[in-house]
Amino acid sequence: MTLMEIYDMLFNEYGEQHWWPGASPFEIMVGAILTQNTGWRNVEKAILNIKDYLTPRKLYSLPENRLRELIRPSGFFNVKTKRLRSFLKFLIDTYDGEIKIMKRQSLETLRENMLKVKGIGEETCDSILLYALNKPIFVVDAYTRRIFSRHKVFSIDATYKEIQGVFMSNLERDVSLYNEYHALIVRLGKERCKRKNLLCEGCPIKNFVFS
DNA sequence: CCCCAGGCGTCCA
DNA sequence: TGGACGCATGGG
Repeated sequence: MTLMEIYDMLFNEYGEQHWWPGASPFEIMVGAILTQNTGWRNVEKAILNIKDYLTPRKLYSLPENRLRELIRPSGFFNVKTKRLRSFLKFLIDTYDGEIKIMKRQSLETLRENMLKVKGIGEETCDSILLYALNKPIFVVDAYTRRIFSRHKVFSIDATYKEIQGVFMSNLERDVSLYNEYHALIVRLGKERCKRKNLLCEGCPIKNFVFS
């Protein structure tokens, strides 16, 4: 069983996921920070609250306390206010707040730069690269680790880079494929793996053994 | 009442 | 350098 065959199976089961949900590149970046360990439902409420300020400068111009109240529904609002503002400052200082300028940089340079920003870890960074900037990098999240370690593709305590390497060295370097695959994994996780320490029930890949 | 969510930085061994 | 812990709202 190859990772591509798993993909085909998931796609046949669930179809197109249309990620990232209806959004401009900048909104995707904001959403990537707000969704850290948080349900997307809560993030949507926060994004709705800031819909009139969805440019780096407008959002950064909001007083910190005001921003904090607007993103409150997304949880962890104190840390997320700091993280959001540090990222906005980075966008403004480095790219003059222009996503177009940002997109000119290579994947490697962008990744290196973004990971220096407080509040941008590997998953958030890669989500921004893939979904906002359309760069070919595979996003690894808790579902990816949980589901595929259960199927012995890698150990539960493999590092982020190791897991990412498994996917990227076994799949074509394709933005659309990476986009859809990660979205399908999240869909599978939400649908079938409700509890952290239980095996998925009805998981469509449970009967397969990886080579 | 419980558990969980599309993580991250800090702290401490 | 790696594992525990705090962060917080909202849904099931």
